[in-house]
Amino acid sequence: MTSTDAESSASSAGRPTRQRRAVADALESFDDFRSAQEIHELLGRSGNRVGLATVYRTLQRLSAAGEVDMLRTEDGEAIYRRCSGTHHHHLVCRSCGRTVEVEGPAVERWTSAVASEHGFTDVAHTLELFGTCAECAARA
Amino acid sequence: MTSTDAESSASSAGRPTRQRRAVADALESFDDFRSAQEIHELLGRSGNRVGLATVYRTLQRLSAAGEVDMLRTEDGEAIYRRCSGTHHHHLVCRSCGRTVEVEGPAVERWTSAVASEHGFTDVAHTLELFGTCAECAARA
DNA sequence: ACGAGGCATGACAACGATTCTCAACGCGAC
DNA sequence: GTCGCGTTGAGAATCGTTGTCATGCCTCGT
Repeated sequence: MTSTDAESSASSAGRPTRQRRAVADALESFDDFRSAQEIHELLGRSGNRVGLATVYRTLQRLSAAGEVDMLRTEDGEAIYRRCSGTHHHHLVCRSCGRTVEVEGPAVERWTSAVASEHGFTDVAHTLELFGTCAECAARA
Repeated sequence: MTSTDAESSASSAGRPTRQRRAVADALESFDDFRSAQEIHELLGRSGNRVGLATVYRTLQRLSAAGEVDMLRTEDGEAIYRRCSGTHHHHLVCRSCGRTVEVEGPAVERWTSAVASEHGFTDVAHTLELFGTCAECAARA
């Protein structure tokens, strides 16, 4: 395949292997969050057999590199999604699961401000919104 | 019964038992977030032997009743803390566990605004900040 | 007070997600 | 080609959490 030079920027991403490419491709094939196990199964079904441990390792690597979003479900399971690049949060309908990406520069600023105000550094934050979307509200 | 009628309000909290009281007391003895296992060990050391499963069950019950805050660490472990009643969020040191309660009226407003903007109603949100407190940063 | 019915408990097994282990493998360099 | 080292994979190990089920303790009716 005629590759772009985008791959040369993978220098910090370690060695480009079939498995890593497969995981990256899989991440392109869906828009919602999936668990490592789901991605592993997805790969298996598409003929790209990749070890589960490798899927975990690759997702961790991508997550650490900021190339994928990783968050946790309410029961603690880690789920992943390709990263749109911009920092955002999610507004999820608790009834139908519909998800809307939202951005809140004000919130980002607030978190940094609050954190430094209390002497905290290296701050990360999780912010998820759960509600009932218009359709579900109308149906109820 | 010669007890106060405060207990009669426990009708929705199930049967008041030694174990549940012990867990509730334990929750009063610290200000930061602790895992179920830590609370279980704490109880054991103080002479109040309570089964681990019971600790989990009791914490779940209290959490569902809104009497304790439950959140998850970055590695997915559930941690608990008695709830102050007012709406607030947490700034947690990922190294020593120190917790600061923070309020963000601006954030609350932002969440409502974003939610209604997308037609969502009955919106709840989770927002937690994880960072390294000044002391831990200095020690590192 | 007494006994019955049922929720609660506890010891331990089971479970599921994630991480570890380590020998085999493959990619790039020389 | 072949050497070296990062990478992989299969399964075991780990760890938090939940399920099982026999026994225990409240609460209520009598």
